[in-house]
Amino acid sequence: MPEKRADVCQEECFHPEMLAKAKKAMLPEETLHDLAELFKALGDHTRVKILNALHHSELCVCDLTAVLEMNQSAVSHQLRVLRAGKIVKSRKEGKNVFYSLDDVHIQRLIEIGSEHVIEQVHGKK
Amino acid sequence: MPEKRADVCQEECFHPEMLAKAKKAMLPEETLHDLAELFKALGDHTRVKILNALHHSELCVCDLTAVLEMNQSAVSHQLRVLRAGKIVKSRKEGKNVFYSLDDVHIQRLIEIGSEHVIEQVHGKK
DNA sequence: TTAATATATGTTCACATATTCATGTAAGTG
DNA sequence: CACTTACATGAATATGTGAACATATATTAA
Repeated sequence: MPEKRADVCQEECFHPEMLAKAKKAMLPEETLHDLAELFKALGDHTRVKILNALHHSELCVCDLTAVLEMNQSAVSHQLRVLRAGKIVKSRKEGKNVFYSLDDVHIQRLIEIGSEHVIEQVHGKK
Repeated sequence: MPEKRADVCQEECFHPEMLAKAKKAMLPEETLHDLAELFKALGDHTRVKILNALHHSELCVCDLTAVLEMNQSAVSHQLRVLRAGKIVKSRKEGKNVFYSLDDVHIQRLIEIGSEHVIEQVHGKK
């Protein structure tokens, strides 16, 4: 009885040409890693809400706790993640720290992502 | 001795106007939730790699295991997450299942995300 | 039917991570 | 100076999650 329970199909699959092309077009490992980290940092309810709040203007931590209705500690922790991921930038003014979106890419990501989920919900076939 | 260790600043913060504006412009809870789920589904090294591989053409599971150099089980599990998140779609043909990106939004998200991390790495000030 | 191939799924485990509570720090005020 | 305010951070805990392994399903072939 044969036990060739292979994880990967053994012949060269069905599209060796497309496979080779896909392999060639892959972004470098480092870029893919950073990209995954970026999306991971965006992939949290609290952080998405923060970014949505910052969409139109900068806000201080205090403002954000009010918008999110969460305690200041939780907000600060998530802001740290966003800062580390270069997704928001901060500006100190007196006792306050103002946060804003890092650049236009982040804005676009939020916008396109929203479009996508809204279309999904509307049952676009 | 006073113990008013408040989590949230008690006065109406410093930007009641901007705060009100930000609150008003917030996307609905459900959209934010879905958006976080979307980014969470994108926020994994293996899944980003899958999406990158699918960027130019559809591929079957077998092809993907070859590109990713991972076992079939791991790939299938991640494909399930992507399917559930409406990020990829599948098409069955005989014994094979071909996967492709769900729509142009996903393509754009990958592209813009890549631009962002590549700019970061190049030390753009 | 039996066997083989391509893919999906259930389970377990090690590890990551979000929240809460407590405390630390820095800047302003009296 | 002491005190308050705004924010950051460390620790503990509970929950989520990716990978590996085993197994199930579906399609085709013999």
